[in-house]
Amino acid sequence: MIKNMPKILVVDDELDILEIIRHALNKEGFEVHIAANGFQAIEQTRKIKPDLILMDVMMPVMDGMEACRQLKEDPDTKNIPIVFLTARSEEFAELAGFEAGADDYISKPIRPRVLMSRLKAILRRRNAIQTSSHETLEFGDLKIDRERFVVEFMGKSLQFPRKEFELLSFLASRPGRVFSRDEILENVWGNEVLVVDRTIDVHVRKIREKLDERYIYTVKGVGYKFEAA
Amino acid sequence: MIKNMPKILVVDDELDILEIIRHALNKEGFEVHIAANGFQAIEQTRKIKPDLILMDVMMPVMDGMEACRQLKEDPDTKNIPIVFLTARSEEFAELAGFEAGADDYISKPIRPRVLMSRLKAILRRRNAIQTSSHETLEFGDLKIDRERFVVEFMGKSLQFPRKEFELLSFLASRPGRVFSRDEILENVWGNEVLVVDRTIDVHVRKIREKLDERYIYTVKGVGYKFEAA
DNA sequence: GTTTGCTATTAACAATACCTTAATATTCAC
DNA sequence: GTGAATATTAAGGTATTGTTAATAGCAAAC
Repeated sequence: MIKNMPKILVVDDELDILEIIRHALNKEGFEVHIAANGFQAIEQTRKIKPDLILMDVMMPVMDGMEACRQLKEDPDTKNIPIVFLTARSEEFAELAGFEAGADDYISKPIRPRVLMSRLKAILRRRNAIQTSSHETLEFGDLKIDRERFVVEFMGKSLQFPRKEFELLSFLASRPGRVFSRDEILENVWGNEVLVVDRTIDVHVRKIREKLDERYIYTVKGVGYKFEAA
Repeated sequence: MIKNMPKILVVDDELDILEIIRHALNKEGFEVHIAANGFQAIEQTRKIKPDLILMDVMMPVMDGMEACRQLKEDPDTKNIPIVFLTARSEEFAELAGFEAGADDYISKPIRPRVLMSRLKAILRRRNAIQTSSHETLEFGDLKIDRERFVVEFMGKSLQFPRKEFELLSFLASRPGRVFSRDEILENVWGNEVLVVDRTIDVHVRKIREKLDERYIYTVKGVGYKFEAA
């Protein structure tokens, strides 16, 4: 493989599940390492410094929760995101997992697409965290404060409804870049959306109204884009 | 003109289920094709090149798992997403499907709304992931910005209609190379669109008008080419 | 618990930019 | 010159987007 693909450590005591996940992740181009319990997981983590750990909660020798706690205590490993695999509706496990410092959890049975998109989302977020998606965007007389969820336009402070804010914020995060409605749905509404894509148009209309018909432009047949000029 | 709706191949040995799904998908505007077993599924896939395959796991002659494996081995079909239909809590089937390269699964009984949202999510992802050739092309005083869908010519920023932009962008992606009208139709319009090839001439005319009669040249009896000089 | 107000979504219709075609003119190669 | 290929123009139909209004959901306030 040419590129430095993300290293993922998969931890599970069931060998067949381990193999299946390993195989699937491999196919997506990840560099996969494995461990069979929490103890091994910690050992491996110290050794190979994975970019992400995907770990079953229930395991012999040392369960995922405990392993997670220990990894989050060590300054060398505390920043490695940990995703838990939990049996269906182990709600308690999920809550306790967050307590222990988990970054996300995925409930079994595992759905390939969901697994991939979660992992990629977390890795992406980590890479982007330096540029901090909470930063304030400024374009002349428009200021999008993603921390306070406030838009300032021509000196006035405007309170945008959530969806409008997220849509504007998303488009403005890549000024000029045209996004198709599909891309917008993916990024603003999230996976498995239950909305018709014309919904976007209505939100766009409302944003335009507030921003004086500026900033958001239609590229017919393609999508929308944000342009400051 | 009929819009190019996504083609979906539905594979199930139970005819009534097949019919129900077919009907539901049709209503959403999908172009639906059917097959009754894994063997037919592979045949059909090669023939019609569906955008997505929705397949039962349990079937006579050749089950879904095996069909999936074979389709994922063929370079021509390996990128077609496959969604499995599984009986409730066939956890093993789900895992095995994962390994066979399935993209998602849906457990019976089927809920139309869930089915739709899953299928659309997968198709959407495919549309969005097409980051193909978003790079900007530059030739002296002409700049084709495929990210912004904007053409800059002699300092001015021009907003091209979609077809014109795609045509220019296509020709400019291989400067100097002459493309026949058939090749152009194939690449810009897509392989199953029925438009008279004189249509290209009209678009060429409009592009030439905007670009001062430069850049696009006729090679009589052959086709068109883009040339920067 | 009910009311109130705001938000998100959808549907229906209107407006328009775009694509395509057909008809006619022009060019080019022989 | 002649015929085939291409250029040009205008007009129609269509797809895409704009816009409004109605509905449903939800949370805060009473």
